[in-house]
Amino acid sequence: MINEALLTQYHATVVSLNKGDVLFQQGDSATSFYIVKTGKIKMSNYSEDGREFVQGYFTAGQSFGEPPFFSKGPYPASAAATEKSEVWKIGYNDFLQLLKDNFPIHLEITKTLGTRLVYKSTMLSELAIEEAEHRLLTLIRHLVDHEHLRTQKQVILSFTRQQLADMTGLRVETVIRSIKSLEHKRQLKIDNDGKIVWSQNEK
Amino acid sequence: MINEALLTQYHATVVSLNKGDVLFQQGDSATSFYIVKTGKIKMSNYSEDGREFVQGYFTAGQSFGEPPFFSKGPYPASAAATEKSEVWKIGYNDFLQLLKDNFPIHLEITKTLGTRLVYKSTMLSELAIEEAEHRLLTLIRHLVDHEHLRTQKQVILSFTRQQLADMTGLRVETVIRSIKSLEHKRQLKIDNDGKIVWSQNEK
DNA sequence: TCTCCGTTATGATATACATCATAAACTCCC
DNA sequence: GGGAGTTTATGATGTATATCATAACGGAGA
Repeated sequence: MINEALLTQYHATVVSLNKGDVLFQQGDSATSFYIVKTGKIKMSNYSEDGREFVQGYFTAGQSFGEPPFFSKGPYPASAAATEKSEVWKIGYNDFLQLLKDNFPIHLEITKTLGTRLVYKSTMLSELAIEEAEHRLLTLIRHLVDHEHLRTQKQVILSFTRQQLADMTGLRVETVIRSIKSLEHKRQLKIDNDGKIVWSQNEK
Repeated sequence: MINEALLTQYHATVVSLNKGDVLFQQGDSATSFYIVKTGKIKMSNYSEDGREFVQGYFTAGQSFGEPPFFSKGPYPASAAATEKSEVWKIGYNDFLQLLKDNFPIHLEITKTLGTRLVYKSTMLSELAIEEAEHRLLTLIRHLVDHEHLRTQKQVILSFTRQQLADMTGLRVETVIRSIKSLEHKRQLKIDNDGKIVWSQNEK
């Protein structure tokens, strides 16, 4: 995460968003780079008949929208706030200068892109050749490792079945049925509130 | 593309591969960074029952295997030569030093990762929410823009239907039928040799 | 020249998941 | 504190694509 003094020094500004506000739309030309200051941003695609696919959720400290920013193309997905949020916004030339002046930050960005590329490649192959339950297990493993502080050896997932559906290209009924089936097979647990519980030993 | 003198200066070595040779396997820890010198490398995933998903093909000048190299994890896919090839191989610390000393190259790498991330995001959303014909059109548009020298306004695709299937998670029969259907709808053409022809005006 | 294998092709059948319908429990908020 | 929307749930039915079978054609190698 880049410190705020540095962001200000390179002319970054803060954009405030209310729940539901759209920051940019798929197809808009990517002229800015964003970092979440507070709140939560959802990046997603929509098919012509309204189906949604969620590329990811971004919270405090995470950057998003970089890929087309660097490659100077249009955004491949839309971004909207899922709750009241603030995001840092910084322009292309300013950001390039920042990177040029700060190798460690540039490297940090490069690593972030690398990590994200690994995730996309993994999910892409899952969607292409694996079936529902396998896809869900892979996604859940990723969420546990990257989105949750993995403090104890039991992690209670904060994602709803609908959100898992939106991130795997499945329908919510299929996720519900698959999660049940995985519980029967003892691949995961479901607690009293219906929340999905992941244990360390589940590989 | 990074010039060869520089690669040598930072202790890069050349690895020779015959057709079919495997450079690394999915799950191997990513300790090196690669750039194709000659030939062609295929990166792909395999499901337990042997289905293949092709993440991409890489030819002279293109780098591959960077994502987990930067994020210090295992390769998310396997790499093999599809023809006699040579690749540059460079270690982690050497490459980091190279990047530190050469901002333009570091920026180049960052841009490459960005471009690739846009492609992965696009295909991911296609596999998640679009049907076969739409997926194929999106893939073909990408291949025409990125893999082919787009000299004239007619581009003859050099990919077979099997290769398109492997890159979209479809079966070859489905690709054959979908391509025919797209031809009927005048979204693309098929020449006398069965090759797929893309015209500039097809948006 | 013959054989083998990859490629394109097409029809018949199977299936995983989507879709549609309905409902109960829970949470939000006006 | 009561209606509205979200979440989990389950059964019945539909469908896009996979799977299986078969075949013609062309190119590569022996």
